[in-house]
Amino acid sequence: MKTGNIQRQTRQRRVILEELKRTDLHPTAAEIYHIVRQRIPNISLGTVYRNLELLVAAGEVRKLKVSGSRARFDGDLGDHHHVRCTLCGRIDDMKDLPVPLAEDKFESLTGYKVTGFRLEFVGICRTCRQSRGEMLDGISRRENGK
Amino acid sequence: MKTGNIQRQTRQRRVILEELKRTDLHPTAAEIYHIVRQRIPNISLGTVYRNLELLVAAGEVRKLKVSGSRARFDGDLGDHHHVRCTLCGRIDDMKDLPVPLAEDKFESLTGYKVTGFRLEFVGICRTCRQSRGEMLDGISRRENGK
DNA sequence: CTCATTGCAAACCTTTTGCATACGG
DNA sequence: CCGTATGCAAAAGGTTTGCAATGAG
Repeated sequence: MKTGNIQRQTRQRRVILEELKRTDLHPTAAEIYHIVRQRIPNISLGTVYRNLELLVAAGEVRKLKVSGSRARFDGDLGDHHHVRCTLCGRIDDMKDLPVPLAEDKFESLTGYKVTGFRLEFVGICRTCRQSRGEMLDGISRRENGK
Repeated sequence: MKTGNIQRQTRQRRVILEELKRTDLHPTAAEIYHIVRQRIPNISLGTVYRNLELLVAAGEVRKLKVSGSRARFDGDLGDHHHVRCTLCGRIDDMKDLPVPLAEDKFESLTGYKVTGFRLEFVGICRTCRQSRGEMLDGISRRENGK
């Protein structure tokens, strides 16, 4: 497989995962770097990025690319969605969403003044399903930034 | 207002908008640049970025930041959602979505093998609503990449 | 021992910006 | 004319990668 799988259990990797599980702040890679540095002062940013990528590939954390220019990471694998602030970029969890939800109720429930939502389906398009192969790996990695 | 409004009608701006309205391929800024260069060979990439930002601010086009590392732009302002291919990154339109939609029907309808979806609400969080002001502008611009 | 993983720094890619020039109104 | 908008090129993020050294199994 192209996306290198996790082979060894390193301290760096374990601490990154631990800290990601411990928070619900959906930190960016740089934020995770700063958090982890309190426990492993000489860890490098590149290592954080590499491990985040591996953890995402291994399905242990989720990558939220939906926000601003920086990706955010979520250690909570449970079924939930997110609210994003268009001003400061923070992301909060939306768990157990009552489906037909009035706007004012949403507001009192979450503190958010909701201005809209985004629904995006993800999957594999016809072309990619038909032409699987080496060629696609490169494109995939480029496009998904994995 | 912080986000500079459109003041003049330039050829560059008009052509960018025209080409964006003409396609449903959700092109990236670089792709728009290449398309527009066929009509304005000496247009610069910076101009494309600046105009896209203005057009988004003016509400004439939409910016889709949901995909990979590159933003994509949508000249269709109608109410619709998107399907994204996790392999190649392409985005297709999801118009008139039949709400309770069986997975296999979705597949035959769109060509996509759907692997999931993302629901993200956007709005303004409590903190930002309480503390509006100059300070936030900077954060906002940074976070949203506007 | 071996090879995946790390730290470091340089490279990369997309997007933004400073500045002198051009041009729309 | 005046000031917005452009082209160019350099800078600015954020993320990725090459390489020698390290350390997990």
